[in-house]
Amino acid sequence: MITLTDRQNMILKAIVRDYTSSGVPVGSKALAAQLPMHVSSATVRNEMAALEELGLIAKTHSSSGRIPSVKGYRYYVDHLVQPDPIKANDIDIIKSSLEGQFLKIDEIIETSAKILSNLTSYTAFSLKPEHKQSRLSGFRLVPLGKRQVMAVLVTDNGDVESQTFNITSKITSDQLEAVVRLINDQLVGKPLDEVLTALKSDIPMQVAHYLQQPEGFLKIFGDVLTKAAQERFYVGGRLNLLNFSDSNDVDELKSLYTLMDHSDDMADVLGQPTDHIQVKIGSEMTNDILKDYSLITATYDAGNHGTGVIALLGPTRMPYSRMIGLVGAFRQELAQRLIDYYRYFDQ
Amino acid sequence: MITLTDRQNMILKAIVRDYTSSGVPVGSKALAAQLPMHVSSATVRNEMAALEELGLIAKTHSSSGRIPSVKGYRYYVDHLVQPDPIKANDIDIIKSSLEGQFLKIDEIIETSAKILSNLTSYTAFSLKPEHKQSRLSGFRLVPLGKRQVMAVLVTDNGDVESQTFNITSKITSDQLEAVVRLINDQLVGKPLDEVLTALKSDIPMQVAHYLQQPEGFLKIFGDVLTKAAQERFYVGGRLNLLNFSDSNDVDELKSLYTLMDHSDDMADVLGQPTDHIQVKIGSEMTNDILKDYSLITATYDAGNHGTGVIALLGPTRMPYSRMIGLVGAFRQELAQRLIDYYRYFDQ
DNA sequence: TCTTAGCACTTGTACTATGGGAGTGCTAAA
DNA sequence: TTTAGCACTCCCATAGTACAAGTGCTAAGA
Repeated sequence: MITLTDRQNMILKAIVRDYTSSGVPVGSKALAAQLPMHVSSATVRNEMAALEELGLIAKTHSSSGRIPSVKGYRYYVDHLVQPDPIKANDIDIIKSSLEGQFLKIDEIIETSAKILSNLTSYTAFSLKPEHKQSRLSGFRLVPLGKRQVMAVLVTDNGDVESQTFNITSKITSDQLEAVVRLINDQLVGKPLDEVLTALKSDIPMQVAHYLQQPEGFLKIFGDVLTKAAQERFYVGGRLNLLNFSDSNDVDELKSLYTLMDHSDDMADVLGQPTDHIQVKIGSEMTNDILKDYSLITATYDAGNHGTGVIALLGPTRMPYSRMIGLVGAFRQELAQRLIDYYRYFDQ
Repeated sequence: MITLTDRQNMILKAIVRDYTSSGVPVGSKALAAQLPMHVSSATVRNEMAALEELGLIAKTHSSSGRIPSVKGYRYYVDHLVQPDPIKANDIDIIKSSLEGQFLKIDEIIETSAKILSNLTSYTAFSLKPEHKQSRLSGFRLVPLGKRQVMAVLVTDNGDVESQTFNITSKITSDQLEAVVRLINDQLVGKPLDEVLTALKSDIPMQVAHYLQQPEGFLKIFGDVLTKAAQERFYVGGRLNLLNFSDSNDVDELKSLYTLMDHSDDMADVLGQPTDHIQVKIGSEMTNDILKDYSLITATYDAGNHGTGVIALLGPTRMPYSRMIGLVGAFRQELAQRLIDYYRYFDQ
């Protein structure tokens, strides 16, 4: 546990603030000038040497000013940062963007990722509130034409997943209906993961009663099921990455985009949501590609509909106070909006 | 109409070939060495001066080698290029990637964009075969839960468009059924654009018979309808743009990505498909953002299911002979694959 | 008339000084 | 403990230089 003197705290704080806003290493003279008390640059230099000794700041070359290290940012975020109060203007933008008459919850979630990325010029993620376990509440097959059928799966969360497919003539609609009935009788009400395991054990045998070659059908049911079981999230401001990434390495950019499109990997990155606003800095993230980026994650409580997550990906060198303030305010607005949404459509 | 001597043709061809493969302006000496007949560099210089006079090639600075101008590429593509015979290896890749047992035509189309972009390292577009006019062949409302309904629209093309929405309790399912029947009776079989106009004129009045406030319902129907009427296409290798764009201007890249995501604008860019393989070079495209890029467009005939389009976007400085050869071969394979697909699922 | 050797000239690129600015660590005095 | 002073380091922008690649032009040769 690192303990710093008040002055050292002030200096570290000033270095982070300066560096995140200017991008230029901070020197002792400029620093001395902006500290509230009177100190000479030499004194500041001594303090900086101490902070460097502790690994909180670093030099880019032997005679450069200092920049915060990951450890320094961590200390700053844990002990020094004060979230900026959000601008009235920003609150207005959030409120008005969210207030429309959305028909689906996914639209709200998608919009939220967009607003957050617009406000910050970074990349935002939004995950809708979810019970730990959503349950299968219905499975339908809707005939669309001679050969086309749409499979629809509904969860008690209100999630709907659908997929159309072509059937071979070998299956009659009576047979299909029997199978659908079987599934609805046996599986409705069960959590999706149990449904998935059932799909691999008992079900095939029972289905084989009705169908000659149940593989095709089971595959479709399985597809729709896994789609529904996947945690999916919306990404806003993908292209902003081009702005805030100072890497000119195309391959690195490609890896990042690939990462963002893989919901599994991204779920790893977001990690276990906690109650608080959480900041992960550079190499603190498991994924190596993200070493020059930071992620601010916030969960919000949507009443009895579980908790949702919003996250913000930006450069390690980001103005944390502003961003944390913004994410904090945003999370509240979004939670409120969703509670309203559910109240309206629930009962 | 420009007419060149044989030797000038050879020189222009060599310049394009050299420049597209090396990216370096081509000088007279290197050029003289690779021409089939014996000529001195001075002679080549004289010819180059003539070609420059005609606006077919240009210098990057007063004493540099020459690069082709847009006009020069145009002349090359129109008169000189010989499509490369496709490599056996590439044909194998195409065939094996397309041969899987696809359940939906969209999967084939999507895959095709991916393969083409992989083979070329450029960005590929794929548009599925379509009748000029697809017709509404069915409209369904599938109740999913207490308040959720899924609207499904099918065209005679086999396109399926669906959307879920929440209903207010004011509408009873009887009312909805009546409306659905009305739509199916009156509109099925009509081309989508007629359905769209009907939606704005007669229909609202008739629907008002059954529903107190028809706006919500009509909006949903309209939404699903416009989604189905939109020409949609798949894009493969979006990220390749980062490789082949030599622009470091982030805003320009953003504009390009925004363009690709706007199907309307992109339809403009693709333009009217013709029978042939069509090459649009740099400023020949209406869109200013594309001035440093070229687009190879090819239509293919999927029997009586209309014609589809594939397109390839790369740098103006692309190896046209290879790309044209590749697109040509690809188009044939894809057409064949789709004809097979339709044969299997049609009757 | 066409081709070509020769030559002066232009430009981009890579490399090398050069000086100034910003910043540091250290020392010694207050 | 603080601070003025100073030597030192490193980055960066600028200018100069040499060189390679290429050009246009001229004049002689086929």
